[in-house]
Amino acid sequence: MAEPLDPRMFDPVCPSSAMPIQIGDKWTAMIVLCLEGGRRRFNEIRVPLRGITPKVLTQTLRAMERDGLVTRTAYDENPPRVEYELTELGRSLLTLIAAARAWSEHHLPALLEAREAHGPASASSRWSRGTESGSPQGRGPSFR
Amino acid sequence: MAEPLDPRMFDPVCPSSAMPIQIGDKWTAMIVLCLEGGRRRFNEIRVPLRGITPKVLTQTLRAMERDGLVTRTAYDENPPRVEYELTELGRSLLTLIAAARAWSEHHLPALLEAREAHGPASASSRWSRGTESGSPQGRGPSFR
DNA sequence: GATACTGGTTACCTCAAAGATACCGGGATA
DNA sequence: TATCCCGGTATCTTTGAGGTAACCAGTATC
Repeated sequence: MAEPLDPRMFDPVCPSSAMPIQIGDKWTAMIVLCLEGGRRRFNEIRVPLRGITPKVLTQTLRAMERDGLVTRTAYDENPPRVEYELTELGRSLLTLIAAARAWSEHHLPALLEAREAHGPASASSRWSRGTESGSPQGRGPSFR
Repeated sequence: MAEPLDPRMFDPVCPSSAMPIQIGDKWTAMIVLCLEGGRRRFNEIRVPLRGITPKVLTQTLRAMERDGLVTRTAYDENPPRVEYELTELGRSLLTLIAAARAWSEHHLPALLEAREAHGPASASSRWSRGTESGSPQGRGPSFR
């Protein structure tokens, strides 16, 4: 819990960019993984989620709080300090995420291979990035 | 395989409308479930997926075919006949879908309860429908 | 001749999620 | 006085999945 989050925790070049599995909205699963090791502060979570804007992080966390997946604790200090922590319910998503990762590990290569074999030119729709730029947009990095 | 698909296979009022899990795009998981029992024809699949337009079904099936999840077999008959069947890879998604359903069964009530308790008025964003109409739009029916 | 059937295709539109950018309050620190 | 820090807000723009509606080929049937 004390250790800082690895900025490379989610690899933007990771093949699971193409993974056909999504938990919650775009960032939810990654946030759950960020909080797996214990409570984290707002800007702490932003680090591995490179590119997430504060607006989007706020609204995702608010939705997760509303759904009982995380708790938000604001300390009346200065500068302000807010900590987010997984609830039991949020923690229950970890097994599901693990299942998704397991599927990915076993079957994603086959999917990617099929995609490449089927239409090398037209394969640039849907889950893969349209352009060949490595910019962290598109569907964004998924959990690996 | 011979039995027709149940039009009520996917309940539009099903609580998993709010389920935070998605496999592929909006319809992929439901199509996988439609094909679980064997090969099916285009218009056969449309029945339980009430409201899906041929355009969207076509593009979803094409994407699934490209990714090696289904095979498409067109018979040179008249009127035309086309059959879709799960591949081994597509079939491998069934365990993942089962995991998602299991999570739903165990934890979705708690999520819904938290959502209702937290902001009865503001609960109309994200995974729930914006309007209160029962129209089959929004995130659409998920698998139950 | 008109209609139906199957499995689509095409053009157009809508709407919500997400991103870009800028700004804020208020105490601590220089 | 000025700047930094933290945890956000406010506003605008983009984007792309998905929906609506119309049309198609080719045969068969009414």
